[in-house]
Amino acid sequence: MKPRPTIQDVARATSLSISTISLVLNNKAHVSEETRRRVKQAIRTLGYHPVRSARGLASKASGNIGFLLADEHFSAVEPFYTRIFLGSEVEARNHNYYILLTTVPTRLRKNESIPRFLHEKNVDGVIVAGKINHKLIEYIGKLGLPIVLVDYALPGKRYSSVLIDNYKGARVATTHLIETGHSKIAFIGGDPDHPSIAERFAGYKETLTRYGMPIDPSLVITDEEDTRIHNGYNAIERLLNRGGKPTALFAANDAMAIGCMNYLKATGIRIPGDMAIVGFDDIGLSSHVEPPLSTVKVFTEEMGKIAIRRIVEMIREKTQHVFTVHLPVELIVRASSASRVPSPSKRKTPISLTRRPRGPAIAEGREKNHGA
Amino acid sequence: MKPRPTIQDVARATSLSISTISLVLNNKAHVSEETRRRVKQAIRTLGYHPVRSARGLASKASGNIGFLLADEHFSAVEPFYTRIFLGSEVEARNHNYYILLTTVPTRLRKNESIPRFLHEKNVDGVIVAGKINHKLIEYIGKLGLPIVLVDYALPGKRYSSVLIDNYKGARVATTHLIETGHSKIAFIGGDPDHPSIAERFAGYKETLTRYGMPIDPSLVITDEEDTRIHNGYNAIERLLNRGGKPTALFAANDAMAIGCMNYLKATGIRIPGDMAIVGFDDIGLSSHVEPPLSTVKVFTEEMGKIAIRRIVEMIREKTQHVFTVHLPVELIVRASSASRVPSPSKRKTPISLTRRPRGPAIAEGREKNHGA
DNA sequence: TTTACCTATCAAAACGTTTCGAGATATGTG
DNA sequence: CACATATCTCGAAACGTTTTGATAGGTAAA
Repeated sequence: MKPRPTIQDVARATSLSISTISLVLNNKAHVSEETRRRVKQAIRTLGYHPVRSARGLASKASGNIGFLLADEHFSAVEPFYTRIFLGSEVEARNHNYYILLTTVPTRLRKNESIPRFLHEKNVDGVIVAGKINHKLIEYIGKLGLPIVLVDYALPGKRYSSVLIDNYKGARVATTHLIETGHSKIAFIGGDPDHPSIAERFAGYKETLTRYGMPIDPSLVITDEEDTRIHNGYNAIERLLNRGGKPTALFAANDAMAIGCMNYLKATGIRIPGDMAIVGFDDIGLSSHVEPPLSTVKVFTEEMGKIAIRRIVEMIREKTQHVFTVHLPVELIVRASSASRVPSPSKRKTPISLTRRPRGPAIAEGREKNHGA
Repeated sequence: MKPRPTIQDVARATSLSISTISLVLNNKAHVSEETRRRVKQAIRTLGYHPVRSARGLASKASGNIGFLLADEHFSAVEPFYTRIFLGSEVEARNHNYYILLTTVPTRLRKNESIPRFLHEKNVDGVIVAGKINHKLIEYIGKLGLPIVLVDYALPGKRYSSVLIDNYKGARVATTHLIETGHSKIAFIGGDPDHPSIAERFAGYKETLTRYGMPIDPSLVITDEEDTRIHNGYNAIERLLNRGGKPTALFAANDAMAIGCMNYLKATGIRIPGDMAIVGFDDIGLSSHVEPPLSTVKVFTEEMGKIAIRRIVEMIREKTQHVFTVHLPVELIVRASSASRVPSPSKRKTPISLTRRPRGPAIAEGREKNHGA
């Protein structure tokens, strides 16, 4: 079996020097069109492909992007972060990068569990999805690697983030419930330390206030440990047992909303007749539960793509701009929140509340640059 | 900022040669304990980490494993292959490998879409999950890279595979339906080209025959294009419209089973009263639909782990053993198949059919070696 | 005509490891 | 005691690129 061709072989075949081949390979200037053509031709006929390790060693760039994910997120039933990852993977390939995904324990132990690739110079930048130990993020920062956080932000604007417009999503969801005739609207939350959850709660409160409605603490649960299905179940059980009497319910995410539905169905409370429900995220499951769950759709793949575009920019330009992108969201009305009283005269049906994405609006999300 | 230490620095610090440091780094023999200790100490105090690219260039091993997944699988609602990947990722880390995941178009176009890492010598082996174009698999084989297929096998035993024991799973599921009093049991399938689906169908038929029951073509659908939710919906609709009158239904996977449930609920057919249902896979969704779906559980993470162990073996030993592993499965009885008639005297409840995994039984799956 | 500055190419020096063969010392054998 | 063998260590040669600085030739400006 013939050994694979090296850049040497291409040089010989074209009677050019190695350097020139390299210039063509990297699309650098100062190469005549004629030469470029000849080199490309030779590369094709020889079936030459540069070896990644060699490039990496010489150029001090690995061609990889690290993707960090808390293990509990990845193993959750809902493939929320998985979809973000998927978007990243596709976009990374477009930019000729590969992704090294690794999960990290939510509670970071010794230095032992720090991903190897950070030390081995095996990634050129890192994407961190979801809530991860601050220490670790700062550690990566100190290593001098570009970082982009997805669906998470540290206080102090020191790291770039791709975020969901949680605030607006919560407002749209709450408004929808109010406009379909509800006045006693519960909020079910969890992991109050997570900025996203806090923002959704804030949006809920702000909307009630704007409509002149009180914020009734007996209708609010925000202290569940995390936001998984069983916590939704527990939360609504506690809320009802202590005497809360909501007619509608806004859950911090779909998983909790579905947990709530499970409890309500088990106790004979009808949805949406006795209780209208709106969730957040639009995970795949939501359209397949009974009744289908109204929710605020998050464009997860898009988040992954944007994160990649940003980190590639940071890597290429070696500039450490800190930016924040907020992705727009979209209310999706399904059966779990069908209107309770006839809608007000002007509006035909609550479904008109749906905010259609405006073409490529996704990529336009409001975006800010802070400092340089 | 200080430049990161290289192997040179460690050599200087210990007054040893670079070669000796390398020997320690790779846990090779012929190094005295004393020396080994000193070197490790120096490495720690200097904070030295070998650079991946340099190792790769010198040793001709990238330290990466490629993970190939058909795009349609990865973007499916159910995170079936995602869980396989998760298992792989964890196990790969244990063996000091990283995984480069990439999706490939189900229908492979030009050479264009062949994953770059195959040519760039950037992976030491490849795991292929699910059904992927034969040509591509063979192409990888020709490149001389070790391959392990997961949940897929090519005819001819030329590639190693980690498989689900579909045949047994289907038999257990069908038996469960028969023993709870059903005699008209439908089979809903899709993508008949996929070996897994074919095996499940075979297990279904075999069981009916064993019980002396006819295989009624009017109760069988196997020609849906793939196995996603909406195909289950379409399939059962077709089956019922053309006059099939089953009292129970075995679907080739949970996604299709759930599609069936959606159709049945929409048309007022009660589950399990009018129709008992059993699926296959035990995806996360299954325990959260109403009623919860009986199914045959597949240990997905475990499959990923086994695949990694095998490919690491192949890489290390450079031997090209072809092997096949069949992972055991487990029947999980939930409300969608509660028994229809009182169970036979001896058996208290159909739940006793559940096959508990026997401790670490997972790793014991029947395993065969073919040739060397 | 000189000066200055482009363009296209090249030779050689990195990049940080692993590996190979050899040397030096210690250990065992007849 | 001589010789073979085993253990430990080392110098030097890969590995296949990118990058840097130099050179030769050409063109435009002074």
